[in-house]
Amino acid sequence: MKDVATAAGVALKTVSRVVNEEPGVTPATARRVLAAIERLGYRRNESARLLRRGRTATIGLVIEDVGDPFYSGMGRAVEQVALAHGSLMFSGSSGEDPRRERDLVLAFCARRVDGLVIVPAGPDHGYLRPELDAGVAAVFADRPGGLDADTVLCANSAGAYAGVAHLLRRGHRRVAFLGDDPAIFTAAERLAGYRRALADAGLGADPSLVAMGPPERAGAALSAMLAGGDPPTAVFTGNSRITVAVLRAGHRPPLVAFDDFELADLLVPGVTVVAQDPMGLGRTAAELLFERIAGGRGPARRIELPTRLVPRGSGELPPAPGTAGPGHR
Amino acid sequence: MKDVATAAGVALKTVSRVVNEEPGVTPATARRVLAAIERLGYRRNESARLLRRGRTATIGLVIEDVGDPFYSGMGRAVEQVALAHGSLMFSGSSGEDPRRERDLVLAFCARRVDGLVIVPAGPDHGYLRPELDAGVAAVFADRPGGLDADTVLCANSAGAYAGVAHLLRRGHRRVAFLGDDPAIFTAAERLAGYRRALADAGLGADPSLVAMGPPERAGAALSAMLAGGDPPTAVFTGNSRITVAVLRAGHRPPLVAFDDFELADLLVPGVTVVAQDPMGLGRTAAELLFERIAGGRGPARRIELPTRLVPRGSGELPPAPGTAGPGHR
DNA sequence: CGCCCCGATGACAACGTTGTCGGCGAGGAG
DNA sequence: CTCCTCGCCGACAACGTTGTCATCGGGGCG
Repeated sequence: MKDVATAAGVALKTVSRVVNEEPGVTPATARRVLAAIERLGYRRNESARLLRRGRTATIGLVIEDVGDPFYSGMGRAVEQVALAHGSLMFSGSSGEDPRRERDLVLAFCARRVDGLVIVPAGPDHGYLRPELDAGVAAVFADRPGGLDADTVLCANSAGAYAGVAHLLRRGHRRVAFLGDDPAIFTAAERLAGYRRALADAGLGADPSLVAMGPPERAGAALSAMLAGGDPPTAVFTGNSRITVAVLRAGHRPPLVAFDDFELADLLVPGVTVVAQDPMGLGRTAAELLFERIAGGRGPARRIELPTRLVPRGSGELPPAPGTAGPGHR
Repeated sequence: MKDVATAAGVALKTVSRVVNEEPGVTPATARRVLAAIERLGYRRNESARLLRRGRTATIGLVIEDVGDPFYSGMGRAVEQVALAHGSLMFSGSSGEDPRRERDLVLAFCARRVDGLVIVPAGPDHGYLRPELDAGVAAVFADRPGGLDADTVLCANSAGAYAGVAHLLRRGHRRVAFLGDDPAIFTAAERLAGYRRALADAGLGADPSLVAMGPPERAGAALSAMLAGGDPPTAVFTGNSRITVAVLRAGHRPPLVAFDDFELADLLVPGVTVVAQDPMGLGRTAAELLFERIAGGRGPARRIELPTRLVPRGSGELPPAPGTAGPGHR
């Protein structure tokens, strides 16, 4: 900018005025400055500008895995909203590691991002407190953080309830639940929805029909259940990785899966899913964030986005005749 | 930092020394400073630091769609390499729009990123010239840019050749090619590989077996070919979106698809693919980039990553008896 | 004709760091 | 005892901007 000023024979400040389209510059002067800018290939140093102004027009996104379709869809939505607000987006993956999440968030804060969208990897966000007090905005997405900040969730419990109820309406009385580690918020919520659906249908909860754990064990868990004395007639899977694990293991039971996935419609039978809305999640979280960045006060909000049941065949199968012997109800 | 200095009763510079772990500070002083830092919850302003030092420890990633599994896998690999080099990553989607790509890149450059990994949306990157001259490093990934910079590609032509040859070995003589707009580099390359495979097998190129265009038209295009007088007995699809479009249209021809996709193994029959290596693409591109950022000189390099043929069933089907009447060869 | 006002421009400080250099005090050597 | 050296520390400028205020000149009005 100094060079431009020299080249155009004006003061630094005048160049600044031209670049920022501030009023009070003669068209003739402005033309001279613009010509010099063009000639020198000058581009304003945004970092310096933002250092001076105090706003960085940058947000940070911390998700579990940039490569996971669910989260990357979310990221895309966040990016779109950021774009609309003239902000750029840092992004990083926590890989479910709370320490890595913390490091990323702090690195973003050190860059003085205006705000953060975080998919919490761990339950404890005490490290965020000083940052929030320092004026950084933060929104938790997909799972609640350990802090009283705006939060956007999917209707995990209600969605699982709807999915299980869908199976019950088809006459199933023994529905297995295959979920992830219950330490994960969404897994626990979905399990709760499953239990509520059974209870509301007047069915007792049979612990032998519930298997919680890492997806790679889901296939074997289901095999064991099916080989047992009183097998399930239908299955509800708690997330896509588990769904895929079950399918890869060769099982094609009557099935409703939580979370939609690419090509679910092309399998035979098509997989009935309780679809979440990753783009909606990202969009909503980013919108809340920018409200806060714009100065929005008030108590933390908690928004639950509805899920949508998408029947595709696997969830509409009746109990296989003979699988559930008489005497069950 | 000023506050910390005051609180600890030392000069600004001493705090800076402590924060940067520079030598020449008495342990006692350092302790006092660290205590003050802790008490005030001070965190170094990275932007200001980097403004002074000239390096931002930041790279920019411009891909076609953050939400596309192929590109987001690539992004994850880039992120990992960036992390290993202590850098953060801006990311943005161009959505195949050259103008948006340009805006993103220039926004990143205005933030003075050290380098860029770009999946080119358009053929012209003249706008990058001044930035490169200004010292920004850039690597093109997946497609070449219109500029002499490091480039990492998949073996598009060789991969397509291998996929088509695979079908020819099974006895197919009329293989259709369904590809994307030939203005897209990868589409054109794959078409070339297809043609080369046919030629090397002594088969003439039948234009009626080639359909290039947007994925949403691929299903109809194949339907038309199959309804024609001399239909193909096998199909080669040029990318995953086209593959999925064909499958959604209900076709299950003998098929080899360029680019792997989630659940390809679970369809019936499993889809034989020519798998690319998105993580390898991202990793390699990022590694080249950081070499340049570290000062690596020398001419632009062009690396082609090999593809891998993954047989899953659909590509091993023989010609359906009767589809290719006698008289063809 | 003189004064005042206003529009255009410029000088300077500040944002939060780090690089450079100089001062100051202690300890060792002559 | 004096001088030199060396280790610790601080003052100041600089990075590239923008905000604040001063300056300068011209035109309108009394």
